[in-house]
Amino acid sequence: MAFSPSAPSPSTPPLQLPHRLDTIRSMDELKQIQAAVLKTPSLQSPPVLAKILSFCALSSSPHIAHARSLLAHIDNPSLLMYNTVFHSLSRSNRSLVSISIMFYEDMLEKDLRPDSFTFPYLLKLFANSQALQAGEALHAHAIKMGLDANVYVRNNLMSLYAVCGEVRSIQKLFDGFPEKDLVSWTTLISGYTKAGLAKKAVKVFEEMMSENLRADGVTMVAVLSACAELGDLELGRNLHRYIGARQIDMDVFVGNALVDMYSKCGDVDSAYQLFNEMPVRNVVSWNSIISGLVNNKEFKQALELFRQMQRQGIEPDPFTLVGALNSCASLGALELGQWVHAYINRNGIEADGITGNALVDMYSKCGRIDRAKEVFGGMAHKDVYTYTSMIVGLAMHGRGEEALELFAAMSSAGVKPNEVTFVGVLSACSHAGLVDVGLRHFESMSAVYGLVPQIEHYGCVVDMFGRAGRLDKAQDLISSMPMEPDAFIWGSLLGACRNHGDVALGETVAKLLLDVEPQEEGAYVLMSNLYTAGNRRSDGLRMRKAMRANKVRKTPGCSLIEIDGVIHEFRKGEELHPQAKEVYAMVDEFAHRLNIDSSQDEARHHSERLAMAFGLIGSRPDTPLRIVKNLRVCHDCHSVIKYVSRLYNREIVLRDRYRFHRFKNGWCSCNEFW
DNA sequence: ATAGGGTTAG
Repeated sequence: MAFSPSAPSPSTPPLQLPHRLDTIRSMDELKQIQAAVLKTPSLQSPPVLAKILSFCALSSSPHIAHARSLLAHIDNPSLLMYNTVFHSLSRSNRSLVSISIMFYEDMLEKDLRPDSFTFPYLLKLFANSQALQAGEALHAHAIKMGLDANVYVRNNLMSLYAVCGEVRSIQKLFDGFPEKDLVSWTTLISGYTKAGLAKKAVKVFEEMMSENLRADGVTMVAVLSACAELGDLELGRNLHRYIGARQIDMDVFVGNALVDMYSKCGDVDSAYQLFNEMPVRNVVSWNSIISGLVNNKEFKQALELFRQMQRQGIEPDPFTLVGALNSCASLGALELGQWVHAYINRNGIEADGITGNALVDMYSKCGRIDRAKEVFGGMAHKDVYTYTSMIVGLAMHGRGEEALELFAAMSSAGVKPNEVTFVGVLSACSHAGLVDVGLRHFESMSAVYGLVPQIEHYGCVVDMFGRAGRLDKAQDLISSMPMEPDAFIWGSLLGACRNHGDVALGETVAKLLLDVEPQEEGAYVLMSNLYTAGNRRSDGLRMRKAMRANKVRKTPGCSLIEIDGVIHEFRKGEELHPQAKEVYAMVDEFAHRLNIDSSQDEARHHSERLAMAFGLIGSRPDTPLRIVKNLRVCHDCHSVIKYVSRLYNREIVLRDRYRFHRFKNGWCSCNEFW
């Protein structure tokens, strides 16, 4: 739209200038207009001047000196002119703090006193940039002018302090004056939520109720957001009922807040129902339900909604893309993930920031660590999330050395690691068998970075010792931990006992594990395997029996495989898939070719074998099979997959709960180290 | 001419 047919020609009479103002494109053009304005006092109206001044201030290289000289040339600029300029600037998202301070000072020099409009505009402007210091200075001015009691000024001050996380200042302003309106209450509530004090936010709401004030939709959004943070479904339902009872207008904000509340409280069905019943939806509504489904592990449904949204012609924004990419990452849906990436490129969306981070994560979780590295390399702004995703990704792919190199690069780049980064670093060391290096990093966590090791970090180190066969060291570490060992710790040690055939220690640890989680199968299965491997079959069978007798909960094994963009799901022993017959025939063929006695092979219908069989039947022979499993792959299946990779000359990439296995030619990238 | 609201990762 460089040329518009209705654009005025240079001969346009000066009186039509105000209309030209909206189409100013260059400084030259502006100077022309300005010359005309200065000659004609009748054109010097607040909106005209505000447009000219805002153009100067908002242009990519601000012409502040120019703007100020223009103001100097006008006889007696009015307060309204300045206010109009501040109003206009306050609508911009750019940081205009110093520019507006200059205008403000010019204004004071002309002996104009700010009024109850000046302060709100300026405070909003400062809030946009979280300019706390400037805001405090203005607060002092407002007090001096006796305007701090004005409810608009005060609410804007509260809002600025809310954005800056200064909860105490908000409360002080709130308490300091008798005149409070609904906006004051709402600002206080959302201030507490923003500061992470959701409980307090709800308390304020209750206090407001007890003063018999009626909330409106905005207040409800604020308190719903606090409720979502708390995950308090009971409270959320009450708030929902309150909205109905008080006939508060269910606009799209309230609807979105309810959808978000229900999904964050774990009631994704209600969230979905509400979403469907919303009369008006916008992109945030879609984002809320998609991210809600993702957080409730309904990834397929999340992707279905993403597709539905496309069909309805709603344009996704970065929030949407992150939600879709997260689903792809969890499901291992590489093809769809690539489609999202192509969409990002096609639409000129930057693969940076949170979108870039989500892409890195998607590619590495879908087994394409090479692509993850490409995206990572192309990112201009790498933050702690970016590095952490990449480090965790490399660790999952067994590329421990590379993960550690990247960790060093991260330090050189001046990006500070956090607790999650160290989970990545330590698991990299663990998977790569780098015990000493891992221990050094573990110690540096607190000594160098001032981070307190959490139980996950101890878990990584226990795992590290366990894999290396240093069961004594693992035990020492557990007894030195400042917290109670949890199921992960004992499970990890028991797994190590199993791998190293330490029956005696295993028995002790299994008891401890059962103390922590009596209803889970982990301890029974590991002990049964340990007994069986140690030629104590009868003890092994005893464990199996005990497991049945105690009604132990089993997490059903589930594997996913994507073929031509469709995710197929297989559960252990299940025959629901339309091609189940062929799949089971294929699985039996593996066993037959491997000379395994099917009746002895407990793992023969494990989900990863079903998914692999289906992949062999249904995909092109030159493509790798990519399987995602929800549990750790068992030893038997690991051997079978190695064998199949050679027999069928197929690359098979399996992501299990803990890491990637890349099978090729009868070998696995994990080198039996998992 | 003025204030308060919903969605984002490892």
